[in-house]
Amino acid sequence: MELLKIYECLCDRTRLRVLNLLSQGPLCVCHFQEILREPQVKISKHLAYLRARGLVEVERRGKWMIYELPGKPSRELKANLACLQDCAREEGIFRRDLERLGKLDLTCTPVKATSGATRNCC
Amino acid sequence: MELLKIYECLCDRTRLRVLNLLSQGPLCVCHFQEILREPQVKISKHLAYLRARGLVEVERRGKWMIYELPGKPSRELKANLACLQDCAREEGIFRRDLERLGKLDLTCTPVKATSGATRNCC
DNA sequence: GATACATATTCCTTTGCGGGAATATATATC
DNA sequence: GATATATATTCCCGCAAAGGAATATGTATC
Repeated sequence: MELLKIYECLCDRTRLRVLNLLSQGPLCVCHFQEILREPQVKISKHLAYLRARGLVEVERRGKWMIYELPGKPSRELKANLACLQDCAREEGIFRRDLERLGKLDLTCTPVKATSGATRNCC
Repeated sequence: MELLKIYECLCDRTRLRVLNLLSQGPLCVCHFQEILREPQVKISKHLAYLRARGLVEVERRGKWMIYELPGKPSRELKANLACLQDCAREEGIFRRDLERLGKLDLTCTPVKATSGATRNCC
């Protein structure tokens, strides 16, 4: 993977937030919307951008699209994602995103759950 | 230093090449021109871009402007420059730049040299 | 098959950036 | 001070990308 392409993906705030969240595990679009508090079209387009360049992978689960980091990242990508994760810890916006993600996961019920769950995408 | 600003500086090929060269030490504009083989205006403008965002520092020496990486880089910048330097080793264009830099340094005579030097900027 | 939900895509506008030609500025040399 | 050299800046153009409204697509449910 070409180094420049990686940095082109990293030079937008929304995409940085997305990748920071994905460092914790897969996520669906609706959760990105909740955590980032950005309109659906914005999230979708940045995810498409990242996908077209191989920074994320997608898998459909029912109505939901689950995004995650590549299973076999290149050396350069792995290094840069690690660097991002490390640096993001020191910036408020990224920390807040991770906090919101943590709270969300507590109320997030898996697919096999019986009832009462507001979401069951991931 | 804001993380996004760093990545905005890294998302252009010319700037990546400049920063990769600077990881070896200070350089003047004319040397960038020779190594990168790009027009002067292009080099100057990217250096101005990097300077405005604190990624490089400048010092005038006679007719020449000597650019170098910040003396006291932030934690994020240091981490990302190290990552870049590491990854750049695996990409042809950056390796070739470093090779040209090495050859150049051999013929580059310091300021105190007596005569015959084609350059004495750095 | 009609409806609701989750997500993607299209169309449009605006903006910032990269590139180059020309010009300006600063310094050294004569 | 005239000239040459090194570098910066201005002006212009073209393009890609970001953002949003509206619409399309795919899936589950009834």
